[in-house]
Amino acid sequence: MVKIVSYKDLVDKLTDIFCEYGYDGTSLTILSQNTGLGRASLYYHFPGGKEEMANAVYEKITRDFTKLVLSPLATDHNFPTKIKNMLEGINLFYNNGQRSCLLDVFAIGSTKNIFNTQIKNAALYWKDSLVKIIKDEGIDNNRAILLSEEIIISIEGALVFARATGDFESFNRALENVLLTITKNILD
Amino acid sequence: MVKIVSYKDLVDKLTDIFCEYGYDGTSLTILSQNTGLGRASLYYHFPGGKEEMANAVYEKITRDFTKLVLSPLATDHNFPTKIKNMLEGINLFYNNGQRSCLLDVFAIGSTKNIFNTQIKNAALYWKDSLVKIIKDEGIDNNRAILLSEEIIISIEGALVFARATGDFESFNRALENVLLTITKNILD
DNA sequence: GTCTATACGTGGATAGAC
DNA sequence: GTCTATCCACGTATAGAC
Repeated sequence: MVKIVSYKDLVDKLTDIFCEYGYDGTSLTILSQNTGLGRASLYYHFPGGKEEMANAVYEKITRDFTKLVLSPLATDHNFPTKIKNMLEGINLFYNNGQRSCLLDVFAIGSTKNIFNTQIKNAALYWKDSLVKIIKDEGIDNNRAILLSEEIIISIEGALVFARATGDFESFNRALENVLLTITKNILD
Repeated sequence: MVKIVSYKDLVDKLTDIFCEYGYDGTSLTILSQNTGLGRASLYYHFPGGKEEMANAVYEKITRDFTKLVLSPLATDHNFPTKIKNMLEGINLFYNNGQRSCLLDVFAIGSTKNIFNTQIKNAALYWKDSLVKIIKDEGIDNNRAILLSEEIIISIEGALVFARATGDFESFNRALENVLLTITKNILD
């Protein structure tokens, strides 16, 4: 286990814990045991308790997603490079498909109503970013929307499938398939 | 609210509750309030408590999935009919994409280690069923595997996307898109 | 078959010493 | 900044009356 020596390490560890147990399934006992900090120490860092910890984790995830997945789409590179960089970002963000619970954790249970608006906005922003750059390639609006949805759906579905089956190779296959779909539909 | 007058009604109601709150987020108080039965009455029907209730729900879901999604693939109908019936079953099972948490509930938190083998087997069985009937259409093994994965991934991804965005129309679009993909790749 | 009452553990959270 | 000790609310589960 990586020893926790900074606030960043702590949030990283919290992310793993919430990811494994879910928000409601994560107790302060679990948090304490897995971080190596006593309950009171956790409250020193997060006076708001469990909810504040979840918030810190959510914000970290959002920053990572923006940096790794969204920002490549907003660069001045050419279209194929943007897509390639986004897919590499996806692979990093989801750790080759092995870290698929990042959103599920906050989309289910007590946290559902707290985060669903933010999750919705993130998903729609991702979609709009794709629509925009696909239209720039000369594709009409309706087809751009369908293609953008197809890309996101394939990625999210691949995560679900990989986790369900334990076959994480399928995640890489699916990402390659996404690239192929884009190539066939846009660059040809 | 539908009044509970039978064991089946009770399991249906439990399904809704677990779906809304997640397994760990569902307390006996919530179960009691939402079913209209006292705690002790719930224990009368399910001596094993919450875990036994979750088991009953899981078994119900498995039966429904088998009946609606898997069994159409094992009929003597022609290929397009099998696929069409499966997609209709998907629509019923997931209530037009609005009931997307059925598996997530058991794939996260305390129930994860209890059900993950069964979820895995169900996913692989679904995939194998698709591979089989696609190969019967004259597609070679590798392409049949890729196509089968693509079909399942698109469906599961569409559920995630529809829930995240709240745009349930996208689920129907995605199902139509699946049908289109199959048509283009197999029937042409 | 459903209820009220109750037992007992674990949950989240805080006070105060070091 | 971390700990021990402690609080109270809520969790699951059961006993026994109706």
